Amino acid sequence: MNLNIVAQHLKLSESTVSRALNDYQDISEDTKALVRKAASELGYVPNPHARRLASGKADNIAYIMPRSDGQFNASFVVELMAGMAEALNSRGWDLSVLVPNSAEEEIKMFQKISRTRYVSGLIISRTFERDVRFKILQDLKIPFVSHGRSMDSAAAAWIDIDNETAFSDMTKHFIALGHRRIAYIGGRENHNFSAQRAVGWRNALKQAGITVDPDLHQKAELSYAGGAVAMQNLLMLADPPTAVCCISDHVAIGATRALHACGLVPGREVSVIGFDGLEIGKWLEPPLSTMKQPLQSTGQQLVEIVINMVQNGDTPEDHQKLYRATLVRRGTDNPPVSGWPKHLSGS
Amino acid sequence: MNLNIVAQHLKLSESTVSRALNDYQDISEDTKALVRKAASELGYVPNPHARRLASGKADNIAYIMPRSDGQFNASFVVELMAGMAEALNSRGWDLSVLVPNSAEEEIKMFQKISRTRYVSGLIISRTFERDVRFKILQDLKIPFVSHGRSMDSAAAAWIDIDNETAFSDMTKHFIALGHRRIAYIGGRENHNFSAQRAVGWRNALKQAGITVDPDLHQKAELSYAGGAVAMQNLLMLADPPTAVCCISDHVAIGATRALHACGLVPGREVSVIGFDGLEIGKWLEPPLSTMKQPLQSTGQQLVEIVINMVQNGDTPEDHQKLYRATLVRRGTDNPPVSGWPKHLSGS
DNA sequence: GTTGACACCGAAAGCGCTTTCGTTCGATAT
DNA sequence: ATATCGAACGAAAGCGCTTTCGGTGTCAAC
Repeated sequence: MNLNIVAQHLKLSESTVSRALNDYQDISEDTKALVRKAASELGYVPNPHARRLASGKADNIAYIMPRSDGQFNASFVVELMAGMAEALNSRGWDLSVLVPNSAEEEIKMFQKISRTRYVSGLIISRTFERDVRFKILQDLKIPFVSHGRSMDSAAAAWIDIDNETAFSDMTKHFIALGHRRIAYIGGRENHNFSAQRAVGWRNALKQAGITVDPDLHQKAELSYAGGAVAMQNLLMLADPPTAVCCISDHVAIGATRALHACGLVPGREVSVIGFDGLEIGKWLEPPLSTMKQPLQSTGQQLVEIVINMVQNGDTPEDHQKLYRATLVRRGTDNPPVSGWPKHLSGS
Repeated sequence: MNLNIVAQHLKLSESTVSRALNDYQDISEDTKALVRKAASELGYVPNPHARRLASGKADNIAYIMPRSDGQFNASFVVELMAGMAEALNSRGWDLSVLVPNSAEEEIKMFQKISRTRYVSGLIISRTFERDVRFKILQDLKIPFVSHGRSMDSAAAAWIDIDNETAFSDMTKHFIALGHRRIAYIGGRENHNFSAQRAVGWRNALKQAGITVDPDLHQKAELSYAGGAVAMQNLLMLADPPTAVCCISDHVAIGATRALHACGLVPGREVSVIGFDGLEIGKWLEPPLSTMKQPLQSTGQQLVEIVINMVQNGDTPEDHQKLYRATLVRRGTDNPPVSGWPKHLSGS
């Protein structure tokens, strides 16, 4: 079942059928209707490979999936991909998944794409503060959008959440509750979001006239274990914090585990707020407070941006969107209690 | 940079270069070496679309990703996909992701694939007890492997865990600890794994001479909330259980939340064991006991099976693998305590 | 010297589609 | 009547590769 058969069946030429199906201007509406009818009756579906070879357009986009190293949030990735696949499918495009094992391999993949153009657009994520990928992709002239900014993303398309404001909000919230010793557990890596979140925390403290204690800035691995270790470090300080801003819900969960291990209750002696708005947080004891980012439609939006760049040649800079995260109070953010830290209390 | 250029550069014909690169027998080793060298120096990468059109082989496989409906375990999916992508990438194949919105849409996708053959193999998951997809895919002659069995999968390739044995083991473990009132929280849907797990639970009870109380078989939504509701139901029974087998870690976490809400401690008044071996379980208070399935390499294996079927025409029935889950005791499985249930105790 | 076998390579047809260009035809203007 | 023009379609050339088939040259065998 190919173009040729449809054409014979209609007693038309292949080219006419092709143009009719692709809605060209020089085909009359009558024949277009005829062709479309016949095509659907015969169950004709164009061969994507032939179409792509002939047109030079790949009509698919690739998503660079972050490696499963515990450094990221799986449900987040799945949500995102579902959104992408849906948006693409409605346009007849495909979603390919690339999982590079290293930064070098990732770049090799880019080069291969640039050579063969077997992918028309790219979606990257997990950006670094300084991220060479932006320049590389621009040089290779591969249309792409990034989920997350970078210092190198000025001329690129991206969608991101306002990390700085989010952590500024989080910190201010703690201050409003009466906390003064407010820690931040961030990432050890030079991921961009990690740096931005630290800035938000620091600025909020400064604005409130609280001096920033470097001991309260913990750099952890972005995992449960990392959060636990960081919290242990904080608890061993001479003057431990009463509130902790965590870079992710995973880290926050690890941190609360460390609190439990010391006989402390999250949200009582030490308040904790995470980030991501993971569903799991609701089901913890006590339920984890968090900041939620609007990600329902992010996947779709990323796809639409890339498609616009591929098809209409949109300028990347015109597609930069910043979303704001919102606080979800669930149980681990409360005013400080008396009797903690112990050595400072009367007991 | 295409075959033609490489050929001119070597003063050879396109066909010779092509066959040299594809390791045909009728090309001398010398010229093969020459061609390979030139190709890599020139940075030649064959155009996948042209190759696929000419050869009629798609050299890619598609994974039907379950919809993000809270009914599945996202980190599991990501692990799986990472494994698939890696195995495929090492062979130069691609991974496409399909996310159908409904069963009907899924079948339409199958039909489209069968028409255009733009995908050479398929991986499906989330199988139902009775699952029409097996017959449909067989009729359409699309090579595929399923992650999970079905009553209709006798002639298909699949990888699965031995759900029945796992839940039998879990139940026996509770019995060995001294429990007699052992509940099972399973799925409401007719997913195959749900039914199998119920059978394992029931058989273990029967073998131990314990009569199966239908009240102790809860059918829940496979989510945190579903687990919570099911546990509430169990606690409201005149004779509540002292141990609960949960179909998934997510359900188990919801169930422990319900226990906390009633002032009970998981693993004290009521023991709980989940299933999946999720990392998160380690970081709960108390840490969640679970059954772990070996999924590290499952993605790779799925891919290898499909590739073997596509390339070598392997018989699907020859690729059926059953894995055994292992118990991971972490903290919520303990002997029953006196004083519970309250109305049966002396207090 | 002719035949056969074998190793190696080139010519050429095609995979199924897109797209440019040219052609036909009726309608309108001259 | 001829020229002009636009609308609607067909012819044909590719896109970059694979693969069949045929051809050349060499060497051993009869």
